[in-house]
Formats: sequence, structure tokens, C-alpha cells
Amino acid sequence: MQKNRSEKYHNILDNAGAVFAKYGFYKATISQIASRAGVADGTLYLYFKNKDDILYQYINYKTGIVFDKMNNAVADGKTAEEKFRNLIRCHLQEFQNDRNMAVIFQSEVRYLRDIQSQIKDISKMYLDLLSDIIEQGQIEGAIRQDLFVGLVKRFILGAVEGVISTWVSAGGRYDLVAMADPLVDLYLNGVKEG
Amino acid sequence: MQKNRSEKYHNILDNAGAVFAKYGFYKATISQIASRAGVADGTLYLYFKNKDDILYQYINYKTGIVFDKMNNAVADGKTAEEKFRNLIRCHLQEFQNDRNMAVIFQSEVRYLRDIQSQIKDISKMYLDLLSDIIEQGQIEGAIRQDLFVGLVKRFILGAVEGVISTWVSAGGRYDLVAMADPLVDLYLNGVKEG
DNA sequence: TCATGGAATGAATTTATATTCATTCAAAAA
DNA sequence: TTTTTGAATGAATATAAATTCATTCCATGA
Repeated sequence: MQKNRSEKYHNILDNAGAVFAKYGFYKATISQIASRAGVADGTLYLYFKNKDDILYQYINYKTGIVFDKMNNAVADGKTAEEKFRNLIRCHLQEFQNDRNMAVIFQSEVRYLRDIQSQIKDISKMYLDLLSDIIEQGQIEGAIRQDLFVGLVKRFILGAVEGVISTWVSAGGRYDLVAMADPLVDLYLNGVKEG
Repeated sequence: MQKNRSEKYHNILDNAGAVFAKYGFYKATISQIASRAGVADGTLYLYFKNKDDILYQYINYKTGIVFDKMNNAVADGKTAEEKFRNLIRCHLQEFQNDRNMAVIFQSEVRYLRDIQSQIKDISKMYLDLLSDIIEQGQIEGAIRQDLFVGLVKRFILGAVEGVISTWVSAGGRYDLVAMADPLVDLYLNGVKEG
């Protein structure tokens, strides 16, 4: 039953994620995390430098996973539209699969900003993926030329985050991934008749 | 030079906003706020119940102002498209005018969620305005009938918030309101060619 | 069976800061 | 000028929780 170092590290990280998601970083206590992880308070300090470091490691770890999945999703598409649809679907899928992560990414905006220089920055990677997709789409003739690309990228990311945020607030009770196609339709065609 | 009760109250509120925006709610201290407002620590407790109450009052106050402006902006438009454009422009304008507010609304998501039942909820009001605009637009024949309205509303709000968030991260260095028209164009027409 | 060393423990310590309240101040009234 | 009264002060207090570290545990190997 004894776990190796990595298993215990990830066990603490997972439970920290649950506690951070439930109470928020500042209201969460070391004791809550330790007791949920089934270890003593002091044990956390064998694996992490301090409380901040727990959140830092958590975000870094989760970011790495999502990072890879999104890159793969995009690589799986051929046309710009396929790549784009894959990216949005993957995004929704990953956040639906890990609600704690979704809550933390959404709630600890301030913290994320403070550390985003030392960490793989998921937003930056996302925006870069979108740059490539848009450029490819413009070459293919599938996407308008007269776009302010910087704005379009923020527009797209903001809207997905908004949709995820609503899903989180609703307690994750509906299928988030089902939003992918209607969402892509809105991005592509807008809301105007005709 | 002595201020009446209301002036002093608002002076504390403004300075609290600046400190919350700079350090975040939890890292901000009562002493910082008091000293920035030019009063003693204890004085804050003559005007506010406790630290939480300061943020609560701040949000409530700012929400009320923005609330009214947005309602007026929409009322000033005639067609759905005018109303919509006025709303987006007003939104960007108000947040550009008050960067501290923008930062706080963006950073204290968790806190906002925790109190949003006791407070005028700006998101809810916003989504309700959008419902009306979309419905009117569909009647006018300017907006598609085949829309999932719940999604469209979150899509729109999310995208504006994303654009504001980027502006905040960039230190508010460019003109946010200039984004209104290109943004509305994206909502209406999407990114697809043709 | 005993000895060893690294891991885990959790009570005690430290630190930080929110909050209180006895005291002071200052404006207006007498 | 003196008194009164409510506001303001800020040093002292209370509290909560992060962090430390002397002690205990336990798996391993002699």
C-alpha cells in the first residue's frame, strides 16, 4: 500500500486541487489539504516548499497536460476549420473532464497572472495556436482577410472561457462538449441573418 | 477641508479599490487602505463592518453605476443592432474609465461568485439585456432564428470580458473603446469568408 | 532479533494582520 | 472660556494558520 514518491506527490496535488477548488486558494488551509490527502500537515513540506508552491505545481502540472492535448488536437486537423473545431472541442473536453482544474483556472486569475512569467502560459500557447490557424484559414480562403487578428484571438478565447465559466457556475450539470459545434458555428458565421 | 460622512465613505472606498486592484483582496491589508485614504486603521471600522464588507460595498457601489449606464445605453438605441452596439461600447467605455474596477471584477471572480446572491448581479442583468436584444433582433429579421440563445449570450459576454481582460493585462495602454466596432462586426458576421 | 536511516508526524512556534477600545481631539454650544 | 459630544486615533489584543523540528515510526538488512 505504500506509494512511491511520485504517487504521493500526485496524491497531494490532486487533493490540494479539490480543496483549492472548493474553498479558493486563500481560504483553503494546509490542514484541510493534508487531512484530505491522508497525511500529516508537516508531510506537505517534504514535497512542497510552501503553500504557494502547491498551487504553482498544480497549475504547472495541469497546464502541461492540457498543453499537449491541445497541440495534438490541432495537429490532427487538416484544414483550418478542422483544426479550429478540434481545438475548441478539446478545450471543452479537458475542462469538463477535470472540474477542479476548471474552477481553479477560472477563480485564481490573480494568482495566475502573478506567476504567468515563470510558468508554461496556457493562454499564450492557445493564442499562438489560433494565430497559426487563422493564418492558414486566410491562405485557404476560408477566413476573412479584413480581420484584426489580435482581437479575433482574444474574442475566441474569451468566449470559450465564458462558456466554461457558466458551466462551472451551473455545477457542471450539462454536457459542455455538446457546446463545441454551436460555438464554432457562432465564431464562423456570427449571429446576423443572411 | 473636513468631509461629510458620504465623502469620507467614498474616499475610503476609492482607495480601497486602488489597493485591492494592486495587491488583490487577500494580500491587501487594512493598514494599506487606511494609510492610502489618509485615516487611521480604526476609522475604517466606523464606516465598514469588516474587511469583507469593504469589498462588498465597493462592488455593490460600482455595480449600481455600471448597471444604470448600460440600461440607458440600450434604451438609447432603436434597432436591435443599435442597442447591441451601444451596450458593447458602453461596457468597454465604463471599464476603460475605471481600471481599478476592471481589475477587481476580473480578479475577484471567486469572491464575486460567493456574494452574487446578495448583490445586484451585473452578469445577470447583462444577460437579460442581451436576451431582449436578441429577441427583438429576431423579430426584426436582423438576427438568425436558429440560435441557442443561452449559448449566444455567454458567448457575447465572455468575448467582451476576454477583450477587457487582455487590455487590463497590457496595463490599459491602448484605447479599449476602439475595439467596440470590430468586436460587434465579429459577433454579427463571424470570421468566415463570404 | 537488533540496529540503522530516511520518511512521517503533529504539537509547538512564529508570524501576520484583522479587529477592538481606552484615549484624544476638535467643533459647536453654552 | 468652558463644556459637551461624537468622531478619529493607533497601540494593544486576539486569532488564525503557515511553518518548523524534535520525536516517532517502520522498512530493510545485518
